[in-house]
Amino acid sequence: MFMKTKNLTASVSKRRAGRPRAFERDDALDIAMDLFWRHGFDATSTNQLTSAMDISPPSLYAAFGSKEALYREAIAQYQKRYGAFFSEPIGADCSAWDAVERVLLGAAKQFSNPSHAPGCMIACGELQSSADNAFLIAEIAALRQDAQRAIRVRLEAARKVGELPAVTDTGALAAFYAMVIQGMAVQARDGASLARLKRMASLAMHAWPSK
Amino acid sequence: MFMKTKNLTASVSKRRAGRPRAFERDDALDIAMDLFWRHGFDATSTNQLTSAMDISPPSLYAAFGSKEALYREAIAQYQKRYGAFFSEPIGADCSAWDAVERVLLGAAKQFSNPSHAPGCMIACGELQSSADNAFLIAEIAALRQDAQRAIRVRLEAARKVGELPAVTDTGALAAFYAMVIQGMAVQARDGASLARLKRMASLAMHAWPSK
DNA sequence: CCTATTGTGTAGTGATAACTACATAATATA
DNA sequence: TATATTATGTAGTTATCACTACACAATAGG
Repeated sequence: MFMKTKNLTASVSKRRAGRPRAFERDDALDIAMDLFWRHGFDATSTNQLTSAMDISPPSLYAAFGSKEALYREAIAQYQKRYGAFFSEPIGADCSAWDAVERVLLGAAKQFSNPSHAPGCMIACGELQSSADNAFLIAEIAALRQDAQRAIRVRLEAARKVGELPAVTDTGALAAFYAMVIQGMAVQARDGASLARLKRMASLAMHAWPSK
Repeated sequence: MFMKTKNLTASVSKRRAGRPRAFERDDALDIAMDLFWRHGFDATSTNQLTSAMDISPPSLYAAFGSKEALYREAIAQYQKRYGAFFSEPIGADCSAWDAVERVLLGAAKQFSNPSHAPGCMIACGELQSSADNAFLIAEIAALRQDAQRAIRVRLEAARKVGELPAVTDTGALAAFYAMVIQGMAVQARDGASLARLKRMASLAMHAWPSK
């Protein structure tokens, strides 16, 4: 007969054999995400991670495998928790102009939200890092490219239906708005206010091609 | 009687007593600048530095004092060698529009120039770093603020002489163009071409207030 | 109860971090 | 030549890095 237990993971998935984990994996991951977001991969030590997560090194390695694997999970957690400001509007059933404006205003709000680390974990992620982490650096750069590509796809669709002039270079325009998001992330990290970031978003919309 | 010697520093400054330095301080500094530019302060080890500079640790410490002091000198070297794309146009005797456009086009050229590291050492500098380097992080952020302030001063002067509408929020406009420079630096680091960056600069000029 | 399985806590591992002690080499000046 | 000064090369220092060996604790299923 199934019985409720104190097992922390019981509520999420079927209980496995063996001693149950003494901490919430997802909570620990949130803490790791916050540290990696603020300080990057290199500058976040396993000591800082285990201290902040309030677990011992063997627990960290048993649960996540390695520092690098933990970083990858933290990035995925970031996308899951904070990726909607981008993915939701860019795929929404609205005009491309509205979609891009919503992305930029969403970025302004999220990058300056004091309830979490400032800026964007991906936009500012691993821009300067050890050559040892070349693979990790390339992965984060690929995520930035993915976002830029998603903008381009949205713009290209808009161009095809006449929302944008037929001659529009959607690749260049997508790169411009990706650049704006990245610049806003740097500004947010330097303490730019919500109002300032919203104004930047508004000014960036002036680059939109006129028909 | 003064005689030419093999002393490397003799040509630059009056020879001091003691054994002469066996390497060109300025060349070594250029090498350190390149490493710090690419990988940041944390991810550049003294081992990498001494190897690349082809000197021993005691020589590095005798010449520069500490890794942190070397980083500061590398930043100063960067400003001296690569700061002109910004400081020259921003102080030039031309319209504010021309000044800002020249800064952005200069950034496009410099950030993508393959003869040195991509992007900007200051725009992308220490965005993610160890909490131990809080002082260093604040210094680089201050340099970004200095640049933004210089733009604002230039725009404010333009507003006063009627080059910009009297109602222009020059602080917000300066933040926008600083953001564009920072975003372009991220794009350059991710491999954006000169043509792409120039197009971004051109699109950013559309945010300029109409009279 | 037993066994298998999985997580935890203690206390480490070797590698590398930034940095330096010390003897010696090379110069300026007396 | 003698002394003071500065740089170099060898070979370290202590601290921290990412990570783990090992004994034991806590669970599932039989």
